[in-house]
Amino acid sequence: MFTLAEENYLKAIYHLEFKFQGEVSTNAIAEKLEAKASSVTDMVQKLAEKSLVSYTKYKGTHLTPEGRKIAAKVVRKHRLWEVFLVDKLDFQWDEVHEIAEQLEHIKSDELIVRLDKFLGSPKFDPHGDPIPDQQGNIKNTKKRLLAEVENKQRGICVGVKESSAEYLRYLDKKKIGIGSEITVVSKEYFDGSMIIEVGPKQFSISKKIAENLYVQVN
Amino acid sequence: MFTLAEENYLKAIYHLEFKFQGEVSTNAIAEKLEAKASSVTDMVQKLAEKSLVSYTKYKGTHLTPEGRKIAAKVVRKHRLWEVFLVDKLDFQWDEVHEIAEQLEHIKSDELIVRLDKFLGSPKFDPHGDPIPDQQGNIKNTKKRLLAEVENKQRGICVGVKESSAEYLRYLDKKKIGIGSEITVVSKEYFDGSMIIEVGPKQFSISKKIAENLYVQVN
DNA sequence: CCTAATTTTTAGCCTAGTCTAAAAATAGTA
DNA sequence: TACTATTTTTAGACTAGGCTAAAAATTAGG
Repeated sequence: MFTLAEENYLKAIYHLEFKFQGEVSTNAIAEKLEAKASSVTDMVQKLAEKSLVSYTKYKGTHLTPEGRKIAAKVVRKHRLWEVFLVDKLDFQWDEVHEIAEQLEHIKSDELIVRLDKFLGSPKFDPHGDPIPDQQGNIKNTKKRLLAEVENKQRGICVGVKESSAEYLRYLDKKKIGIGSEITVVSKEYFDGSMIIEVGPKQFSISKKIAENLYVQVN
Repeated sequence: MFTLAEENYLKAIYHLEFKFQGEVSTNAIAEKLEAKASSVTDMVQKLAEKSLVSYTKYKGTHLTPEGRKIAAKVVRKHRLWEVFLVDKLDFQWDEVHEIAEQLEHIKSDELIVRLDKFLGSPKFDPHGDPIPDQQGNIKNTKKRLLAEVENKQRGICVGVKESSAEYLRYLDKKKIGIGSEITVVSKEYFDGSMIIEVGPKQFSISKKIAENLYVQVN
């Protein structure tokens, strides 16, 4: 098993590798974890000892397959718990991160399996980020703003950009939530508004609404 | 906020005070936590510094009101999570302790409030132990074995003693679960069996069944 | 291509929490 | 009561994980 600190380092490196598509610098990790560079050097050397990262002095760090597997599992847990907090406990989309940061470290494989099932095996968290599967694989089709979706295309709602109470209430009223299928019926280029179809209904939404909703298009 | 170790010490002392009704010895704490007595001395001295316990050398330790409040909160969280694991994730009653040991340390007051509500504000955990309320108060009517309940008395099922899969399946078939109202209709002193009423039905149960079911009688 | 700025590493120190071994206090018993 | 056994505490050491300050390597600019 791994310590809390180890898991947090692996997760940070995982996110940074994804962001920069390559080696991760000591300073980048330090900034992400709000720690000093010297502490990071220390820890990545320990992780390298354990073959969880590969590390060359002054050159940077990246995850080994083993390290990546562990990191992906932590991310999977984080995102599943976020779904739980929002779907089951009615937290709002922007209130759950801190709690999920704690829950992601709970150790029990059986728990993850059952939680996943209980939540209906969601594929995206409330922020629209994809949930890695048991093997750590992640859907790499990217989420995009509804405003960027072309005419006649269909997407699945995977999250919001802004998450004010008013905005969430609006979505609620329109029966738009995580997993909703949204089809763009027509776009008005004059003001950026669009007519969309959600379930059996069609209605118009403003540019502002469309620019704050993330969807997944295949 | 308190560290994991601090919370575990407070919880251990809480349980031991309850068990022995008074001062708690260093060795008792050490045994409970599977630690060495010297480590315990160290920690209770630190807790005493923080006014969470009162401690006199060689005389033992007990919780201050402040320490008791924290301990009760940890116990509340532990037991609420156990209910979650059993009721929502379909774990069995004897599989949940280890996971709840981890979940009890998640820090978020809002989370406890919402979890409690989500679970329907249960008063007992799956082992039949009472769940302290927000103030840390605990129902102090004790659970007892169904076998010990007198004739014509009514109790609420609060847990099991043994929890083999077969036993739990039996209870399930008879529609006996946490919260079920059970009335003792008559007792057969010859073999210890009894006729009980659960919901609309009356039926006979053996001594063995009655000796493995905990109920709460007011 | 050489110096200055930046990044990274090393060295040494600190705290929390644990341990072992030995000393001190308490309890039990002849 | 006095001696022994047990319990508890102290002293000193260790590990994980962090920090500061200084040294070393790398990168950037003239």
